[in-house]
Amino acid sequence: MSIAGDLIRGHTDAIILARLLRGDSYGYEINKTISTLSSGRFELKEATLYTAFKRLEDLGYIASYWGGSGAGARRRYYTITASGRAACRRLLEEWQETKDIMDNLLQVGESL
Amino acid sequence: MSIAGDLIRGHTDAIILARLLRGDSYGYEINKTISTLSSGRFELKEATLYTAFKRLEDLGYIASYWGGSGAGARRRYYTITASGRAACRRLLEEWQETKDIMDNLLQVGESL
DNA sequence: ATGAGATACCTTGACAGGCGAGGTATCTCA
DNA sequence: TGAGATACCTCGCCTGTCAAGGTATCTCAT
Repeated sequence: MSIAGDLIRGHTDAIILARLLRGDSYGYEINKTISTLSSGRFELKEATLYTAFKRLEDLGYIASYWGGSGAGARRRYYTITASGRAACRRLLEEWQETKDIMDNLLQVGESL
Repeated sequence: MSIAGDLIRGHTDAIILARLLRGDSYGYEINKTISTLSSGRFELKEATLYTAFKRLEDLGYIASYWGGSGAGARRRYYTITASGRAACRRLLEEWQETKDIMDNLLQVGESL
């Protein structure tokens, strides 16, 4: 069973920013990386991905430039900006917090 | 800063079911419990909560009955059903998986 | 050279869940 | 008698996901 949709919602920005923190990249590659790192269990749909890029660029968290194509069509590369780094930091903290809280809320004791 | 919106999305059902697994309860109380267990950092809005009850009841995961009011207006109590338990089990497993995957995807190494 | 398949990007419109805002009713206690 | 807690519910907006569809480039086998 693959994880999708609403479970990924609210995390896409964090995932993309965290990926870009390791170096510039482009849509197709980021998608592949996410798929690989999650053993195919997480998958960002293309429409979702490009919507997210647009949103993050509008927010000033990332910037883009056309880069050389390797094997295939031309690529639009994305870089994380200073405020993007700050946002990423916040989102990572938020994720840690969310994990803690969720683990608390999902305690079911002996009842399962 | 409180956690909200899209971060909670996709988790509301799991939270509610996990709560009901510990015993029948009603909207107002569940909301208070969530608030308490999360030290006020998670908050399900009433509209969200009642929408979720409706959805879960339509799915057959919970059932409801009117119960005696303690101090205040009458209460609608909810019980988790057998298929609700099964669903809850799935959602809990999914949450464990999501945590693992997210921790992988959010690795940023030395770059932060 | 031609067509399949991978690489690569983008947009539109439908859909679903969260939630602001607003409404109703009961009970307690000053 | 009225404020505040308890308790439930609905309508309509907003936002993010995604199915579907489109375009273009490059490689490699036939």
